[in-house]
Amino acid sequence: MARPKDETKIDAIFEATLKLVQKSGFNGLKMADVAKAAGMATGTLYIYFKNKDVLINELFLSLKQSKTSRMMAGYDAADSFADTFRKLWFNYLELSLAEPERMLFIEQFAHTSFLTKKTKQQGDQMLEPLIAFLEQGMQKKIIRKMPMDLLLSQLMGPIYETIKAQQSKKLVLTPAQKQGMFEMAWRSVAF
Amino acid sequence: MARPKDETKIDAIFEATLKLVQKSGFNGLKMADVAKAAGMATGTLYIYFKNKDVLINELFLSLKQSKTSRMMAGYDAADSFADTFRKLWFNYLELSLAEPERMLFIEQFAHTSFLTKKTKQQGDQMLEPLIAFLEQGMQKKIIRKMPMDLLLSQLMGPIYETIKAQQSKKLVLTPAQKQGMFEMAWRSVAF
Amino acid sequence: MARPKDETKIDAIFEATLKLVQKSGFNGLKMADVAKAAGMATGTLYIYFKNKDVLINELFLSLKQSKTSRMMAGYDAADSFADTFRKLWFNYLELSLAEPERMLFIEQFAHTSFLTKKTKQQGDQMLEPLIAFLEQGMQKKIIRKMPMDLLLSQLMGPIYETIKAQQSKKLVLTPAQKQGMFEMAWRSVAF
Amino acid sequence: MARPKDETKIDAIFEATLKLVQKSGFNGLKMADVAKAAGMATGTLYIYFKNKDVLINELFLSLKQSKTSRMMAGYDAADSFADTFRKLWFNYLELSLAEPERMLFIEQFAHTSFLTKKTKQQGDQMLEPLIAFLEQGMQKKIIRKMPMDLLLSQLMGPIYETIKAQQSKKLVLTPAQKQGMFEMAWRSVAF
DNA sequence: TATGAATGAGAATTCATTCAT
DNA sequence: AATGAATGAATTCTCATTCAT
Repeated sequence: MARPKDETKIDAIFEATLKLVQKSGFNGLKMADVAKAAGMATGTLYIYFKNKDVLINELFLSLKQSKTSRMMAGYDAADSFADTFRKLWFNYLELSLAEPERMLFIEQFAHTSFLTKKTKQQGDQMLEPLIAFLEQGMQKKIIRKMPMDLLLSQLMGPIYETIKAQQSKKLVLTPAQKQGMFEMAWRSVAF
Repeated sequence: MARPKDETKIDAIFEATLKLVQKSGFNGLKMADVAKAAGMATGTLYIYFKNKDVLINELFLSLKQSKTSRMMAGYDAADSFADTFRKLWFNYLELSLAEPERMLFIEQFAHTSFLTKKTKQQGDQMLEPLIAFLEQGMQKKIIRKMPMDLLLSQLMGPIYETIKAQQSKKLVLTPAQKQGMFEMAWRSVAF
Repeated sequence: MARPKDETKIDAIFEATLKLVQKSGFNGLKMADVAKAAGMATGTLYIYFKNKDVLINELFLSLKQSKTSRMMAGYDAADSFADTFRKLWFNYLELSLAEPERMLFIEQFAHTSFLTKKTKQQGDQMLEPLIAFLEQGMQKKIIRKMPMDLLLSQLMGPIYETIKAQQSKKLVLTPAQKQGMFEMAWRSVAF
Repeated sequence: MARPKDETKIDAIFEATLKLVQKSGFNGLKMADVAKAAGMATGTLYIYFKNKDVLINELFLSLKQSKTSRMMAGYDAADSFADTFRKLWFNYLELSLAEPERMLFIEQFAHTSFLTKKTKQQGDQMLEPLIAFLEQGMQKKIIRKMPMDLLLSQLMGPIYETIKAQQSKKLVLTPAQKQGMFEMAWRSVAF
C-alpha cells in the first residue's frame, strides 16, 4: 500500500556512482554526492545498500556480470573455435571501448581491498564459460597450452592498457588498428 | 625550505607508504600510520613532504624512475634489436615479479586523479629511451608498425595482469612459463 | 483528529516499547523497532502517537495509573491503619516483583527530561490517595511526622533498589525475605 | 618534545559530561557539546576516550571510585560498629546532597546497557570494603541477618530517592530531617 | 629538525518523521 | 486507517594538517 520500492533507483545509484568514480576516483566518492547525482536523499541510498562498501561490491558484481554476459553474447558452440575466439575478442574490445568507465571500474577494483573475498569469488565464477571455451582450444591444440591465468592475462592485459591510454589521451582506434590488435592477440596465443 | 638532506627518512617513508598501500589499499592509507610504520612522528612527515598528495606523487616518480632505469640497465646500442628486446623484456618481467608491490603501485596510480598532470608527464618522459628503441624496431621493420601506445599496451598489459593474478593467487612462474610469456610477447609484435 | 479507537494497537505499541526499553535501554529505542515489535508499519505508530515523546509520556502515565490503582486495590477505610499499610506495602512489592520492567520504566523516566512537566504533575496526582492515607497515619501518631517526600522515599526506595538488583542478578525473594523487608519498612517509619 | 598530554583535560571532559547529562539527560548528550563545554575541539575528545561509550563507562567508574572512597573516609576499625555505621551513613548522605549530579549519574547508569559488564563488575568491587563492614555487623548480631543486596537496597534506596526528589523539587534538608533519616535507616536494620 | 597533542572540517550513517499510495 | 519508502537534519567519528614545545 505504501510507495512500492522503486527498483530503477538501484540503476540510478549505480549510474551515479560510476560517473563520480570516473570523475574523481574512488577516493573522492562521497555518499552524499552519489545521492545527489542519483536524484535522491542520502538516507535513501541506505535503503538500497547497507553501506558504501556494499554499494561498491554490488556495483562491481553487476558490472562484471553484464560485461561478461555481453561478451559471451552470440556464442555458438557450433561455430569453429577460431571464429568464436574472434567474435568474443571483438565483443570484449568493443564493449571496453564503448563503456570504458565500466570496464575500468572493474579493473580498478578487481584487486582492491574494497572487494570482499566473496565478491572476488563470485566475479571469478562469471568467467567460467569463457575459461571453459579457452580450455577447449588448448585441448584441441589450437591455442598453446599454458596456465589459464597467464592466458587470460595475455588476452585481457593489452585491452585494459589500451583503454586506459585511450581514456587519458582521448585517442580513437581505427578499424585497422583494432584488427591489428586482434591479430597480435591471436598470434600471441595460437599455434 | 629546501628538501632536508636525510635520505634515510625519505626512504623509510616511501617504504612504509608502499607497505601500507599494499596491505590495505590506498583508501586506507593514513598519514598517522605511515609515520608510525616509518618510525617517526606525524609531524615529521610534513617536514619531508608538504602533504599527502605530494608524498604520493613523489613516491610514484621515484618508483617509476627506479623501475625504468633498472629495466634499461645493460642496454647496449651495439646489440641486435632482438637481443636487446629480449633483455629489456626479461628485465621488466623479473623486476615486476621481484617487486610486485612497487610495480602495482605505479600501475594503480598511473591513471588516477591523485597524480598531477606534471607527474604523469614526468613519468611518461622516463619511458622515452624505451620508446626510441621500439620506434627504431618499427622503422627497421623488425616489429610491426603501430601507434606507440598500442605497442606499449600490448607489451606491458600482460605483465601487469600476470603480477596482479600472481599477487592474489600466490602463483610462482616457472622458467618455462616465463619463456612462454616472452614468446607470446615477441610473436604478437614481430613480423 | 481524535484518538483512534483501536485499543488493541495501543496496547501492542506499549508492550513493544516496554520490551525494547528493557532490552536495550531507552537510548536504543527506535520507532522503527517499536513498530516492528508491535506488528505494524512505522507510519501506523504516528496515527496513534504524535511523536516519540508523546508515546513515552503516555506510556508513563498509563503505567503509573495502572500501578497506582492496583496498589490501592482492596483499600478499605474501615480497616486499621496498620493493616492497610501492610496491605498496600505488599501490594506494591508484589506488583514490583511481578512486573519489574513496568516498575523500572516508571522509575527510570520519572526524573528524566523526556517527561513533560504536565506528565510529572499528572503522575504525582495519582499518588494523592496514598499520600492522604499516609498523612492520616502521621496525624494519628502511628507513623512518625516527616515531609511526605522523605516518607515516600523511605518506603519506595528500598523496593526500587531491590528490583533493580533482582533484575541484574536474577535473584528470587523468599516469603521470609519479603516479610523481613516489610518489617524494615515498618520499623523505620512507625513510632 | 611535543605538547605533553594534558591530564587536566580528562577532568574537564568529565565535568562537562556531567553537567550536560544533568541538564538534558543522557539522551541529549552530544559529543560536540561535551567538547565545547570542555573547551576543546571534538577531535580532542577522541584522543582521551575512544568513543562515547568509553567516555561514559570511565566517567561512571571514576565517580563511583571517588564516591566510595570518600564515603569510607575516616573509617577506623577501632571505632564501634554503631559509630562507624553512623559515620559512613552520614558521609554518604552528605556526599549525595553535596553532589547530587554525580550521585544520580551513577544511579542512573548503574543498571543501564551503556555500561559494559566489565564496568559493572569493577563498580561492584569498589563496594567490597563497605560490604565487609556490614557483614561484620550481621555476624556480631548488631544488624539483622539478610542477603547483602537487600541490606544495601534498604540503606541506599531512601537516599537515592531523596536526592531525586530534592533535585526536582529544590528542597533543602534540615539537620533534624537528616537525623530523622538516619534514625529510620538504623531502626530498619538494627536489632 | 622532531614531536605528537590538538584541531575542525568533512564523511558515513542513523532515525524520527512525512507522505504518496 | 495502514503502509513502508523516502527524506534530510543531526550525530558520531576520522584524519590530514598545524603548531606549541
